[in-house]
Amino acid sequence: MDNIFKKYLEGTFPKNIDYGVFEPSFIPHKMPHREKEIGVIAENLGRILLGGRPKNILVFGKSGTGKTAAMKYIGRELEEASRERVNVKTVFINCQVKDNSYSIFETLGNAFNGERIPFTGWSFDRLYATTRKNLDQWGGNVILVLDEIDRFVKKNGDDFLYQILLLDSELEKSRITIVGITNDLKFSEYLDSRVKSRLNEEKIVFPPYSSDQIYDILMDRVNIAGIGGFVSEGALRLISSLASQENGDARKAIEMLRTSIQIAFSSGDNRVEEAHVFSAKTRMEYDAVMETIRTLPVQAKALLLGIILLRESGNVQYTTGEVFEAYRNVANGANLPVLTPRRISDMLSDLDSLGLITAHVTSLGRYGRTKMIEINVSFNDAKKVIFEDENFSRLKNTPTMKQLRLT
DNA sequence: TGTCCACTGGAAGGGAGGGCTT
DNA sequence: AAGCCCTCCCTTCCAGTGGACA
Repeated sequence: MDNIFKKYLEGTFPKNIDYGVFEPSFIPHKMPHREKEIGVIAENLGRILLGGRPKNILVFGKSGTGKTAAMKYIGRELEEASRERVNVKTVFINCQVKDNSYSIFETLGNAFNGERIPFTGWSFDRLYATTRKNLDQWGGNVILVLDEIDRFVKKNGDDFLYQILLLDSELEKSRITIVGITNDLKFSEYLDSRVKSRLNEEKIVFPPYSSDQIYDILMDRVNIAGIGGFVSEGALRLISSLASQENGDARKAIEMLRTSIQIAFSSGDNRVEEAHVFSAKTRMEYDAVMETIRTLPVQAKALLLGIILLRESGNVQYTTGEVFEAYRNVANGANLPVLTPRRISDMLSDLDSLGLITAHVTSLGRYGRTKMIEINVSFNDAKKVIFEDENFSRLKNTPTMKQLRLT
């Protein structure tokens, strides 16, 4: 019998590709088609080297337009250029990960030597004072990059921005320049005027990449990885055009390229062709959805399972009331506490924003106002993932709504 | 034209769980 | 050990609402 790994060893495809080149964390030594934007930001931040004070910046652009990568690139270059002249440090905070003001101050304060701040437990006054002390002990220019700042502000308001501006004004030996990154062009509308004027000192927009520009970026990465001869032009063009249809998202394009290479490699083929790209696209979409379901809280899984069972038993669309009943049956069947309709209503909105369901508010006139709910994922695949969760093991053999009602 | 349904979604607050301080 | 602070998940309460129907 053939060795199951034989196919990986056949063919002339390079075996030791550096996949790191295709990771979002990889920052190249030049960023094609972003020279202008980088130039504007660098000119502003470059004032630090001349002893001046840069303006706070807001960077706008859809996802995958290179905002974050550009800021990492600029931060790296600036820290390098300032070495042995002035203290410069870039602190990156993804506001979707650090989604409360405590953890933003904690991250900022802990980026410098000094008293270590625990990730929870301190009063705000102490948190603020320690952050301030740590920054002043260090003494220098902090570039505070707040990635996805719009999500944070929409969730928590802009008080924390005011607090950071206040902190900056109270620092004696350090300074903070805020760089806010957002993909919402209307972001400034959410800001209070006292914050808006100080944050909005400079505005830079990163436009989406065109298909040709994405092609150049991909070509660049392929060359850095040293596999230029193993990726067909057709494959690169296809990825570029798919990505440009999706808001010119270069990050997705690079990820698709990496997946295509992996697929070509594991099939024992010698070149990445269009067919590999199509497989990569399908696999990526599927993986993303299933991973979303897998990481859902138990109650949300119960809710989703209820919707799936309803859908399997008949109509395409269901009202909140019907979905709640289905959920109640699932929760009872799985021995889970049954949450209130109010909570379920919020959870439906969450599933909607994750793209797993579509829920839109409709009025049925005399019969009330409700959300019409429709499922967007493959029932069988979703069920398989939900049943991986042992909370639902009891339900594995009661697959229909009808059977569930009997339990 | 007014009523009324079945909700929606905001606000407030309780309790658990994590951690720190005294 | 007791007390405090913070976030997260959830409940309770309730005013608001689009449109079919009488």
